[in-house]
Amino acid sequence: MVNIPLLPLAGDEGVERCDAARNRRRLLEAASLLVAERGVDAVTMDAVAARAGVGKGTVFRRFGSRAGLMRALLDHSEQALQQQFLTGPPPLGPGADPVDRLVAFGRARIHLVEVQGEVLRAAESSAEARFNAPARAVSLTHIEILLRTAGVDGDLPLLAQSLFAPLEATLVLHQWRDLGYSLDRLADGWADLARRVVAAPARAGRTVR
Amino acid sequence: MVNIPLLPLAGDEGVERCDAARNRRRLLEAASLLVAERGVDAVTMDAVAARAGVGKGTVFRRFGSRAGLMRALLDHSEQALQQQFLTGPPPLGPGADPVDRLVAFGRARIHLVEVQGEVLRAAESSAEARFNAPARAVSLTHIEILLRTAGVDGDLPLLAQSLFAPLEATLVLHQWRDLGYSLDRLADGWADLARRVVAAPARAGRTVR
DNA sequence: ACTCTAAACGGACTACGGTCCACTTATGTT
DNA sequence: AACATAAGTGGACCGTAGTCCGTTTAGAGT
Repeated sequence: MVNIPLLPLAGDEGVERCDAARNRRRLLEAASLLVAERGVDAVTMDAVAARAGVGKGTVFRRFGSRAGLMRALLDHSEQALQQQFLTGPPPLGPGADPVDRLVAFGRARIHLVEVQGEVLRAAESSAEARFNAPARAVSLTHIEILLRTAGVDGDLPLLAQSLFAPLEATLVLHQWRDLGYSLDRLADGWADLARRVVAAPARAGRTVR
Repeated sequence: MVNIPLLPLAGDEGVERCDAARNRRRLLEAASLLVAERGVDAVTMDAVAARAGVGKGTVFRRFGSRAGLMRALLDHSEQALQQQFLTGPPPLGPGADPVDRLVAFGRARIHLVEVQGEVLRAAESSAEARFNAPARAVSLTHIEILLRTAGVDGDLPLLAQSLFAPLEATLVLHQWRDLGYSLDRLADGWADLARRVVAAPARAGRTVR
């Protein structure tokens, strides 16, 4: 008896065939070994494919693009961070003052570049990959909620984006490596910015044309 | 009588040979025609070279990279904007209240994407080109000075960078095109951010570790 | 076991950015 | 006019991201 197996079954997330899953694991392992051994630049799609013993087409089928592969490589630490600020202990997690949580969030993100810098940068190349990353959406919502909880009013979604912009890995990396700003300085600076935003009253309304 | 022609003569800016200058003009014209006719994506280095009737090597010699070529393409409007906020009439130029100037600056930059969007984005690809653009340095200094004039204290260079980050063309383009935020909304949002920063007292010092 | 089909695969192929270097030319000197 | 030389030139060449499509295979139905 057939139970209409062809229906889309919305949100069904399509289970991956087991050979596909196996190849995904192989590819991620290959990529992460390559990063460890020879740096991010050595992670070419050909190299990863060869190392994993699959064809290049497979790499693209699984990850869509180089940036997608990098994002997958980050997935673990991204999820860990999300866990921390969604359900972990204060000051990152629930329970602490929202402003403290905000500050801790910024600090955590900035310090991520110390260990994941190059991969983060590679994951951000291409506007496509950069703005569609699920991690981005989660972070934006998180910031927005913290702002609201802290009693900030105004155009919160946009404010969240503006606060998130200085945390972009490529920028942080530039400030740290090229400009010589320490990560602590960056974190303090962002904390200052966040506190200013929270402290000041909203200024809604049009500006002079 | 030889007057030591081989000395570096620091800051001498090396005059361009006239055939070189001619080719630069040809290349820029070719590039700008290509943008007009077939969009930014059609501006490949090969296409520009062919259209200008020069070799590809010449394009790279003149502009260094695709991003460099795009930057050169923007040069005119960038300089115009700089003129406006450095020496033009208020509220952009000197004379107005620093906060008003700041707001006007943000608004002007955001509205730049309406006409130059794609080219701006292309000019920002590659961290190298993005952070070394002279236009960036000028803007950062401008913001920093306005903040100082407005009596803001704190880590001003860093604060300037943080305020500049949300103005990045790629981000603005995303918010406008993909997210559907109007440019006016973006400008108002940025103005709000800037005013909050100015209004709030500095919060120097370390945050909790 | 056999069949069927959607999914997965792989690697040749394309297009583009960027490099390299042997060759040409503008320009100032004698 | 002849020369010297730094600057400029062009296009073959390379590596890489991403596409395409003919072939293979997992796994569900019978």
